[in-house]
Formats: sequence, C-alpha cells, structure tokens
Amino acid sequence: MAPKVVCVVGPTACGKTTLGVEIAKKFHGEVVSVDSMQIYRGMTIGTAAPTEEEMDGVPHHMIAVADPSEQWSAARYAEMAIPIIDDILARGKLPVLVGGTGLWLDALVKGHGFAGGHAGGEVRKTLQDRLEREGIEPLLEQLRQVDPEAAERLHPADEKRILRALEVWLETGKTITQHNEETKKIPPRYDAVWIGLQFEQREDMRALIDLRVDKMVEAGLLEEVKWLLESGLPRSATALQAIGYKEFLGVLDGTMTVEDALEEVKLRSRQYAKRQLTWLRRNDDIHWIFWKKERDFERALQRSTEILTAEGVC
RNA sequence: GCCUCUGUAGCUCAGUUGGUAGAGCAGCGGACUGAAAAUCCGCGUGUCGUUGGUUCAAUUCCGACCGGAGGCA
Repeated sequence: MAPKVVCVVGPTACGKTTLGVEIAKKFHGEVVSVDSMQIYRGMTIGTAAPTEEEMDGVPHHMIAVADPSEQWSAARYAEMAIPIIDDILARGKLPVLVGGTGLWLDALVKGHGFAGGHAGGEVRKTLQDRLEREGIEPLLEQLRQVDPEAAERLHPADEKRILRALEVWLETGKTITQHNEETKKIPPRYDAVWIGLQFEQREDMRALIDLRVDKMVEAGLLEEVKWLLESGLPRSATALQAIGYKEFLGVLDGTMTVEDALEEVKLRSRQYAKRQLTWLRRNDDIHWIFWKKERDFERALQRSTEILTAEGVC
C-alpha cells in the first residue's frame, strides 16, 4: 500500500496555506509546498508565500529553494520533493502537500515520471530554431510520421506540445504517446487524501483575489520586482512569468501605470484561478469544502478532520 | 438657443446600397505527462437609444424626442 499523504488544493487565494498549517498542526504533519513559483527565492510577496508567522512553527518544504534565474520544471521539482516527502514519512510524520500547481501535484502523487528531454536542452533548442524558420507545419508533419496519434490529438496551434512530442521522440526513440500509456499503468506513488477549497460564488472569490492583489502592492511588490532585476535576473527568466511580476516589469519600464498593472494582475489572477478549477474539477477524489461568503477555517478544519479520519489518517 | 457628429454585446467598435447583425477584449466551458502563475482550444451572451412615419419588410430611410461629444452664438 502506498504511503498516505494529504493534498490541500484549490484556486489561488482560497486559503490553502492556512488550512494546510492547521491540518499539519493537528495531525503531526509537515507542509510541502507544491507551487511552481514559490520555489524561487526572493519572490515572497507576489507569490503569497507563507510568512514565518503563517507557518506557525510547522516545518515547510520546497519554498525558496531555487535561484530565480534557474528554469525549474515539474520533473525537476518532483526529483527534489519526493525524497523530502519520503523523509517526512520515515520520521513518522504526515506530509501535507499544499499547492495550486496541478501538474506538479500529479507529478508527485501519481507514479508518472516524465520522458527525457527538457527546456533549455539541445534538442529543444534545435526544434525551436526550426519552428522559427519553417513554421509549425513541417514539424507537425514529422510528428505525424513517427507518432500519428499525438499529431492527431494535438491542435496545430499548440506549438509547445508539438515540440515536446517531437523532442521526446528524438531524445528517447520512443513516442510520447507510448510513454504516456506505459506511465499510466504505474501505480500511484502516494495514497493521497484530497481536500479542495473553493468558493460557492465566483464573485466572492474574485473579491478576495482583488483584495489580495491590493495588499501585495501595498506590501511592496514593485520593490520586490525591482530588487530581482537589480540582482541580475534576466527578463526572460521563468520566474518572471509569474503573475504580478511580469505586469510590474512594465511599470518599471514606464510602459504601464501602477493602476493599469494592478488591474491586469487582478484579471490574470482570476483567469488563472479559473484554469486551476478546470484542472481540479476532473479529479473525482477531491473532497470539496465550499466557502459561503467568508472563509471559516474553524469549520474547514473540522470538516477536514472528519474526512481525514474517515480516510484512515491519524 | 442653433448647427454638426454620435447612440449596435459587459467594454471598445465594425456593419447592413432596407430582408432582425459581428470582431477584439471581458465572461463561460474545456484540454493539459520535463516552460504549467506557462501554453492551447471551443462558445456570441443583443428590444441595434425611444417613439412615430414610409415600406410587403426598418437596426438601416425620414421626423420628433431622450442621452453623449464638439462647434457657433
């Protein structure tokens, strides 16, 4: 039987951090952040990474572990996080995975494993060059030759995934379709109990997102971005794709006012939240806790306790 | 007060030589296996300001009225 872990999931600003800590305190656990942007150092404000106070004495992992100039991926993340989770288990404690990055959660919980090749690799670079010079059609045609299923499945506009599919073929001699099929048969790495937080009404979520963005700016998001750039971070860094950061880059350039950036960040954040929900909705294992108007963590912890106890977590 | 322009989707605006209308953005839904806070796909949600007239037929033409912008006094 796979070891038990808890996953606290949900769209941005719905209270994962707080509930995660509460659960960890009650169940003798440690928090593992599953967030593609909180892994970078120096990005505390804009990623809403938990503060010392919010952590409340509970050990947290996988936060601020990477240099912002590095390009991390789901695979690289899992490579580092899995031994940490296993160590928590070995010490007899409960891993509480808290995060909003769907693919990264799956990378941990499901047995998966990724096929070879990675961003920044030689093969990828070559493919990208070809894409620029020849357009997508020849690449799609090549994919059609080696992996017709993938070529059929992928939309011609989905250049990123077409490149990736070709990359897997060139790197490993195996098609991505084949890889996915094989990997689906691997049993899950962990026996996860999923707890999802979500607002009943979308407007309530939006209000909270807006509030949070306002607070981020008050807390010095602009200074944080400025500091990242001053410390030599290139604008092309993956870390600067983070919502909040890329918009405030424009403020520093003088191409955007603070007010416009603020609105843009709010907009991008709620669109992101919607995508997170789409990802999570297909996971039937999630026990959802719905917020009415306000977030009531006492009630949520109570409900979580019921769920976890029923699932045999103690 | 007079003149000109203007009023079409939540927003910005196309358009119909008269046959009840379509783009972008927003919104909603979906996908996602080494960039995932990324990337990609699908869906038009409408008293065409109001009200008369002409017409087989008016969002379109004409009149009046209402709202907005500008100009002249």
